[in-house]
Amino acid sequence: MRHNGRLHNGRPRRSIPEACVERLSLYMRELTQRQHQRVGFISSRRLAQDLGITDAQVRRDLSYFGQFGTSGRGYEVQRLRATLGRILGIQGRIWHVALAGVGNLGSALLAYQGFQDRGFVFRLAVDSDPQKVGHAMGNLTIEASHHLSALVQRRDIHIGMIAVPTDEAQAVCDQFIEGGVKAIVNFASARLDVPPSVLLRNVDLAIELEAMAFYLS
Amino acid sequence: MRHNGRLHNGRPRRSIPEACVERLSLYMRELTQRQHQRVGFISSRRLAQDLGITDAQVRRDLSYFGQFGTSGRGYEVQRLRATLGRILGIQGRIWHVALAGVGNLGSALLAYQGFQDRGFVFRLAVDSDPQKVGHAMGNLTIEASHHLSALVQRRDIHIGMIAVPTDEAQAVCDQFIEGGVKAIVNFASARLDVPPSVLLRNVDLAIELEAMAFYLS
DNA sequence: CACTGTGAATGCATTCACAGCG
DNA sequence: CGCTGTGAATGCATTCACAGTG
Repeated sequence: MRHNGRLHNGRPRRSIPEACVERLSLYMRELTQRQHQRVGFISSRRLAQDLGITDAQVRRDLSYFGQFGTSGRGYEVQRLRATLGRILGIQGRIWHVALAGVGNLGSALLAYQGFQDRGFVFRLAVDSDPQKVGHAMGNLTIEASHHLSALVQRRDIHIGMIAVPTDEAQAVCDQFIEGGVKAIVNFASARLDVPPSVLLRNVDLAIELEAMAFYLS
Repeated sequence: MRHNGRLHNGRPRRSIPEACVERLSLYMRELTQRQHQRVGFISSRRLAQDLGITDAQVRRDLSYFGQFGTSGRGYEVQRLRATLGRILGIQGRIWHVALAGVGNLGSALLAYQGFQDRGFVFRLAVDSDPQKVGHAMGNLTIEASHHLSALVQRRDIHIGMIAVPTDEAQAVCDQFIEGGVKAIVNFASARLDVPPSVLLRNVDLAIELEAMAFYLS
């Protein structure tokens, strides 16, 4: 990421593999599904099978955070799910998100239900196009990107998402940082400069496709 | 991804690190920019600095594919760019892409200029919503997803992109495979089953955010 | 018995460090 | 010189394999 798409300013935080953290989300999703099916316990083997990884991997991943399993039975679905939610920081926590750039991609991000479900709430959407300013998007009104940093600060934004054209990306990024965001997700295919205290994640669709083309040819 | 977002059915192809392949795209982008600036040669140090990685990494990555540098001078920008383009399979090659699901995200994908620039051309877009069928999107008309596999086959599609709701994803995936696609990029947060001969890449935005929340909290 | 949790072993990826070249 | 290309060393991540437990 990662893709590309991979974490940039990787804080150590007790030497937990980055890949493990990403899998935590997958475990969450699977456990949620199992919980709906009223499954009480699940073994590492079963969980692994559903996710297409090995059972040893599941046990190792979970062991980084403690001992949640019962010998001979597996993991208690409900309890493990709650625990992972807390570990991931999405349990009982609301993250304030700002979006810069309300084009097609930006609109898709605003509309994406998966974010709300996990406690990520858009509190600000800006666009440099005066045509778009004032339009409603969901429960938000698109605002001008003038004084972006002030808006970010006033709305107490934690995470900034950048979905603007490449050449505007760094400027938006700087404003986000000035406004005090702690993390940035960048969808523009620009290399962004951020201080080490700010988490940066790049998501680049073209890189996904190009990597694929390599393996295809 | 890879994010998750990571390659799934990783063919070996001479043991080149997957991470290296993803960086190839970054090198390409940087070289293209340098070429426009009329830069003749560039050193691994310079290239690395621009991309935020080490110079040893750059040299190692390139060395997997051959020896392109000149001692004391660095790499010839134009030649290296052409070579990498060939290696990535995007030089003089057109990839046919189909999109399933023309919601916000699907529309963003269709509109994304970066794909066209790199030789990825949408030749088919389908949606299960009859309201949308018949509407024009760029130079494409949205079609019904009935007989998707036949459409895929007839249009000689290489790569399928899935941007439909989670519960429709596997069905679309099966149709793509039946139609003969060689690779699938999945934007739905569903675990897809594919035969080992088909390349699968998952891009999951929620995972990106959740990983970030972990490091934030 | 069916499972977990984890040292030890393996397998990747990155970085070091330097010989060798233009 | 300044720079590449690459063995050797290090550092991560995954898997093996099994002692230990309810």
